[in-house]
Amino acid sequence: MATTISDIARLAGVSRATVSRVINNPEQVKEKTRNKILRIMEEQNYVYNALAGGLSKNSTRTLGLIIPTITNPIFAVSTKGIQNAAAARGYSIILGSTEYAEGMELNLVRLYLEKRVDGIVFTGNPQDPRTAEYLASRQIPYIVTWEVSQSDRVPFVTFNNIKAAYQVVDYFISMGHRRIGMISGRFYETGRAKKRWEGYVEGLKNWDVPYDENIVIQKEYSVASGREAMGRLLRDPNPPTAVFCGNDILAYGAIAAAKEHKRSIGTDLGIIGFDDLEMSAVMDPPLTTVRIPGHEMGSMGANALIDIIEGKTTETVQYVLETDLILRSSVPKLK
Amino acid sequence: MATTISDIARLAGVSRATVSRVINNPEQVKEKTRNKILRIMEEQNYVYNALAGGLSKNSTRTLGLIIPTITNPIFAVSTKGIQNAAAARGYSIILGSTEYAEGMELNLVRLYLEKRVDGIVFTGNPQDPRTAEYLASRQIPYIVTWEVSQSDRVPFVTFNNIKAAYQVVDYFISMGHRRIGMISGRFYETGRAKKRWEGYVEGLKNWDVPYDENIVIQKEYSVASGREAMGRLLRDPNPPTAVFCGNDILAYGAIAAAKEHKRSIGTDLGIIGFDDLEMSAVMDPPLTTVRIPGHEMGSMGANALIDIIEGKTTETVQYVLETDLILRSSVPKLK
DNA sequence: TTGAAAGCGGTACCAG
DNA sequence: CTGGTACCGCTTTCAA
Repeated sequence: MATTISDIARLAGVSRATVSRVINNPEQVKEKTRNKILRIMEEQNYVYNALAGGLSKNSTRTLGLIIPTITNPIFAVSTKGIQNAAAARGYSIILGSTEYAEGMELNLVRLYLEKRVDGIVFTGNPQDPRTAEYLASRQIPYIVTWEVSQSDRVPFVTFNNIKAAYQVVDYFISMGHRRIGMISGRFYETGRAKKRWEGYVEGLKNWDVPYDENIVIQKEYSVASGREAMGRLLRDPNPPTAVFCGNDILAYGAIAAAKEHKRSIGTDLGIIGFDDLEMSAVMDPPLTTVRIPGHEMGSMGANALIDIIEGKTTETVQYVLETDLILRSSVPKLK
Repeated sequence: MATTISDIARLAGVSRATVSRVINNPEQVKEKTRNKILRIMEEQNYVYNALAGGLSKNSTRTLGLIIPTITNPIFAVSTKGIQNAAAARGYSIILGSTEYAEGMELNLVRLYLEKRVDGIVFTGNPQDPRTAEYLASRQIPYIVTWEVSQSDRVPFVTFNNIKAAYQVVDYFISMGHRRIGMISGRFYETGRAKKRWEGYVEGLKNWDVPYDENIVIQKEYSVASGREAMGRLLRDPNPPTAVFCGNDILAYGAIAAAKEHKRSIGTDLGIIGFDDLEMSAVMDPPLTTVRIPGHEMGSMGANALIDIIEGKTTETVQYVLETDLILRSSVPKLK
């Protein structure tokens, strides 16, 4: 059986309270006693029981994460941001992925509440209306990343999805493109997919370019989808000269498809992605894409959440971080 | 305050034991009583307290993960495998990354023991000797993935790193290459980096190709490292015609560098990677690489570990999964 | 089928 | 600076 503070106390000839003190407030214990206890803990291979501690302290120093999927590197990056920030403040994280599946979100929230996480970091707004309701009825701090939260009582740290997409269109136009397609994520899967589309639409409108639904395709975020969608666009009677992809993964597939169709990206076809994954710089041609502050969003989100948990702040943070259009070589200048 | 089983019990006019039973063994409770309790739990927004439960049951249904870094997609994939398998059996996971930093591993293990995870999944063997010692003194099941464990008491699920690397060299040779370089991960960071190098050395030896340390470079696993290393190889007075990269990330960098040096991969220079990340198929040229069973390793590892935890087996699993050399277009045939 | 009560391993308040 | 002792919320015999 594992040794407990009672064992240590007995062995040291002190009370459990004293042992507990050397764990939590060592300076409150006389040095001699403390050292003796420390030594015995060492000898006995004592390991603190965080379950018991958490039960009495009513705190677990654990954050629950909800992300779509860990295999998209952009979420890996923001997860890392969260993890780094959390670790620096003595928190650990439980990882949960929805895989864009309905119902998973609520399951994860339930699980986290049972495990008594101190707070939850959402990627995007809760999708399921029952989640919001559930969250509201139980007291548990949470923060939304990647999107503006739906309620102004809910803190968020995001970037401007609409504006970023708008800038993409703007750039295409400045390069002489007028026939601009879009391969988008599914609107019902993430709110931000829709936002990016809105930015795209706004951009077109601003330059009086007619919107054509035939060259806007909604697909799940995957290389295969990007490939398929691009194939379809290229077979259009009036194919686009430029394509905005809702994320870099889609763009990778689009690039592959374009090559299969013997199109020369950066020469007679323009492609822009979103996320700026590490690999995008080594694509051929190097992919022009929107760099988003994935890591910062994660770390700032985690820090803000922990501030709330620890009562270090009462204000509802609303951070909007900057994005950058990283110009590389995947967009040709049309005459 | 959150409602507890005591509240529910009082409201339902039963004892806490009965409430506990409807949670854990519903069939033991008379239907009428059960339904009443269920209804009240619903009304009161009751949420089970897993801390308290875990404390008495001495089980948390949680697995601790130790991976190098979540931003390498191959670890994301195996993490997903672990997560899927774990979730299917009612377990959740705590994620910990070492970022290849010394000391982190032991910290994570300590943390996991405090949190009373039911088991730990290691990526590779524990690097720190103190970790092994620590693990030995406390009772906690764990499993090693990605490598053969060092003790035959420790279960593992892996693939043959040596053989996979050997096959890479074999293929290079079959394509007419005799001057084969390697960009490897650091031996002191992971045991498998060394194993792959061993396979490489064996392969050379088998074909009587002299080993030349000038064209073997150890670097951290990153795109930048791959780029830099390839640059160095290409500047060698007698540069290699083929380069084996310890993983796909390094290969991406190597590809980029080769292009900067105006070399034509797949025509006058061969590159092979390791991992077969999703992006590798859309590289230009599509990257020939070793496909490893990342997802399966994760899921099989998790399942085997849970079997141990639940006492469903007493044997120490030792799985060695298959790898495949995926032939694409990054290796030219030399005359 | 149900209840009483002794844990599980800590924390924290009140005394001294 | 230290001890005594009620909790924290749930599980699990043992009896009834």
